[in-house]
Amino acid sequence: MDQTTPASSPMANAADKAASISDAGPAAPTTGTPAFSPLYQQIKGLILQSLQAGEWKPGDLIPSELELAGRFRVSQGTVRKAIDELSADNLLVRRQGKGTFVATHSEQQVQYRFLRLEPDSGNRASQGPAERQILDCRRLRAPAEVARMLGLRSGEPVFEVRRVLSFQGVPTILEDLWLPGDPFKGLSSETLANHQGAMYALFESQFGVRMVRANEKLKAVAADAESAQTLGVAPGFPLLSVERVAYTYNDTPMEYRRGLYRTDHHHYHNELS
Amino acid sequence: MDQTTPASSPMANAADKAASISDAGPAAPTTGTPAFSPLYQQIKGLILQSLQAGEWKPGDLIPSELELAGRFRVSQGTVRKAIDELSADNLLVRRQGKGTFVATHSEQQVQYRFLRLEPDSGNRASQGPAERQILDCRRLRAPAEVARMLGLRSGEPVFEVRRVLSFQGVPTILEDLWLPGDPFKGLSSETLANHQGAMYALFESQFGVRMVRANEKLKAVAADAESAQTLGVAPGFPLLSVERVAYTYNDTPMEYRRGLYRTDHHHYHNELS
DNA sequence: CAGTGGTCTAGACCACACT
DNA sequence: GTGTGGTCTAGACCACTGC
Repeated sequence: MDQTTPASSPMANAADKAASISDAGPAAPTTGTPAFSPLYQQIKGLILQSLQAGEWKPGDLIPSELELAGRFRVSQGTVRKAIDELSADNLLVRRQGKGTFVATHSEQQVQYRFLRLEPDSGNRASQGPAERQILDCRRLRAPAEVARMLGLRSGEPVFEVRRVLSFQGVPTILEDLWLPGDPFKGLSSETLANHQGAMYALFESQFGVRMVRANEKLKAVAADAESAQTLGVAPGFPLLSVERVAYTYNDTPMEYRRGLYRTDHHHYHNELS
Repeated sequence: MDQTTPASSPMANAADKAASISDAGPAAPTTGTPAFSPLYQQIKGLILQSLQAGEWKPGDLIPSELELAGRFRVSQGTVRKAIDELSADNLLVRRQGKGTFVATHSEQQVQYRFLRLEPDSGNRASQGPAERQILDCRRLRAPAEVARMLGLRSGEPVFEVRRVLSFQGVPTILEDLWLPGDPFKGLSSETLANHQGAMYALFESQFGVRMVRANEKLKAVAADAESAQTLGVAPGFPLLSVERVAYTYNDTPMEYRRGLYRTDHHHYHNELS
């Protein structure tokens, strides 16, 4: 970043840098919308790139604000604002006195960040940990709908996993999920079965895939014969259907999931604001 | 706020003010946890008080940051951080060049902020506006569960409303809702029926009650005979049960609502992060 | 043009964690 | 004590809105 004159005022300096990142020409914005982007947004983008590139892995301590400020040639306040937003997006976690860390699904604290099913009485702690059972895991060519949801071409290899989650011995969730074959090369029933804790923690540690956000579509459906048997309910029993697409950095879809939840002793919790 | 010496350094000054707001005594914190609260949090609290007191009503322009900074004797940056958080909580809306406004449910933009049901194909705009039908509105003594949810004593007066929402002529949502009698004095079927737009907009304009956040519990249930007839489905048809408690400023519960959603052509949308 | 929110900087001090 | 993030201030300039 060329700095000709050390700048008379702070902002003139900052404007130079912003221009040097977004624009190429010396001046004269020809576009109707000059696409002005604040410096801190550009810094945010640079940090995001490092996260995507795996320069800092989940759980890692990233450089201090002052160090990043030096690296990017901006003030600490600007780095702070960038980290503020990344922290609000759950990509980074700040800990006063210690530093800023890359968020991870492995912390006990956020083990079930994406599982919104809760017992009607008591809390998650009181019902004990979920019991996981892998029913199936196979590699196959993506059916049309799965391919569409994962942004793949029909027929590209994917992994298909079927599993059951039970609480206090009661089978409660039956899920099918599909993962793109390339990033998850080597996935097997054994890998899944041998792992304790949330599945997304395994994806992080074994495949370097961090799920960042997800969209869900919920419907009420009647249990078919097979699902009913697996979940221990009568056919036709009302089940909560949860269809999820989960994304990693960059809004790349990395998982398509279809779940059937028993809601006779649990409910799906949601907070609106 | 007493300021003896104009302060040698900025922060010493700020610390004085913080102490003058939270503490009463001159010094010597006796409690084990001094309950340190940042200045901007205190400012946030003061702004919140003005909102609760109705000093600024939904849609109103509030004083500029500079003016508030002067009023509270803090810097603009501190007011800014307070407003940042209130804005993130959807209590205020900033508009560059114009000012900061009290958020409202009346804007077309956020008409359906709390309604998460979406058509399976197309979007909300394509299906046209919801058709609202009030089936019943009566004043009665709160049943035990309703009282519990609203933080009232059993038997205190509440309003009970039953309504149906239809999309493109298809009855899709059947809802019962309960409102505390005192704040909603004068509510009637006519009031509700004559109003166009979201119900929460009516609550704002007619009763000065602004809903700020809500918790929902979702379950899949089978339609009983009455619900089935109203919604035009067969008894036993799977419906999405949505139980909601909505809160105004101050986390005071102001509405308890139970809805049954048809999800054969719609789904409940949720974003996880 | 003035007024508003939005961005950026520089520097000070506080609260917290480790050593 | 040192280093980290957290808070606060003061001042400058940018981008947008409306007179």
